[in-house]
Amino acid sequence: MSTPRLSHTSYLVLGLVSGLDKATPYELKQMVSTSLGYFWTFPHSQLYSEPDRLADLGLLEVDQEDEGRRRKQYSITEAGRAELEAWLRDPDAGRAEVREPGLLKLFFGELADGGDMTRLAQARVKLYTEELERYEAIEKTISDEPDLRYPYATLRLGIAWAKTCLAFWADIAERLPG
Amino acid sequence: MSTPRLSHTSYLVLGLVSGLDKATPYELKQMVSTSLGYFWTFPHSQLYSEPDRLADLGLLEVDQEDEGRRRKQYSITEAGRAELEAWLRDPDAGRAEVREPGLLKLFFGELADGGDMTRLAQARVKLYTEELERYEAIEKTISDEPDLRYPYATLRLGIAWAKTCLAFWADIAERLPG
DNA sequence: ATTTAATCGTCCGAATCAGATGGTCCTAAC
DNA sequence: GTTAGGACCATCTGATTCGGACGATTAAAT
Repeated sequence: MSTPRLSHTSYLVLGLVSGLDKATPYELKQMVSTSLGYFWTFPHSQLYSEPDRLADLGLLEVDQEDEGRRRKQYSITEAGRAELEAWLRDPDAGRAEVREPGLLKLFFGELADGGDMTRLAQARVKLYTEELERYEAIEKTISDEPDLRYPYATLRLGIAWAKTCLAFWADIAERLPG
Repeated sequence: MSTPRLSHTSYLVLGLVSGLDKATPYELKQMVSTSLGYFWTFPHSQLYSEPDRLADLGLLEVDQEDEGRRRKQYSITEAGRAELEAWLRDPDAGRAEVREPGLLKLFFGELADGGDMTRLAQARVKLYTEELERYEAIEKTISDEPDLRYPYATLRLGIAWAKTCLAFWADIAERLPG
């Protein structure tokens, strides 16, 4: 039984639904935007369409309100849980993609003039400083919830990443003219 | 004159062509795969189609061989250079996207069983160790080429990122059972 | 000459994306 | 107790991106 290739979004949805027991797409959206979504964005339209796809594949079950907003509640099926667990069990995972638009500019620094790259670096420092503050504020609220152990680990990498970038850009800003 | 929104790929192509003076899509592909491409992949089909789009917009010029492989050589136009420089001059740049498939699994660690996450972490440690070695090998070959100052900076962030991930996953591996 | 390997280019169906649009519900001001 | 505004929620669409199959050309090896 070869399921037609599931995407990262598929597993995200599967995992969230499984963790929440029952969830509407809107709730998924909320979940994502306050966790992983900080550095890995998922368009919300996907979070509405993907559950339906997974339901078609028999990995989720739908339960739709028949009045008003006609919300759809999704829950995971046996097959869905099996798929999710198989995925979690497999220690293989693709390579990371790191898309830092600022870095793309810096890569072409030779073609820029004057203090362009310095200003870029300064702007980035500001950006990452703020990002770091935001993350650290969140950290305070979840760091000792034992239930959130794994999401917390995720956040820690976010923080480490932000610190790395901050240091990198600060260094660039410092050693460049201007 | 509002150019119809250029993508990251557009600027990548613009920048590479500008830096190389003249380039074929194949050369762009080579360039990318030995630099930025290590952590920000661009499908090669884009590197073939994007130059044509940019040529349509008047930002590149094409010169096609009329025999054999009919290679297309692209070079940048005045308008192209202006567009590129305007982009470089603007210190604003979008937020970074960091897509670490391993992290997606870890996020759902609560749903996994036994040593799954430990094995994941170990696999990631291995992955990043190798990645780091590769980067550091490259570093040796370019670190004192003054022309490659900016690409080298890019590589340094790649290295820093790999080290951060390595430390993160090593820590996870260590504090987990198994 | 022939095979093999490396180089190079195009194409297409599928997945992804941003964002416009529109409906439903709650609340609190009147 | 109506109504206006804002928050909540859902769907759709056209454009872009994506991976990768496929095929052609050239260079190297036998």
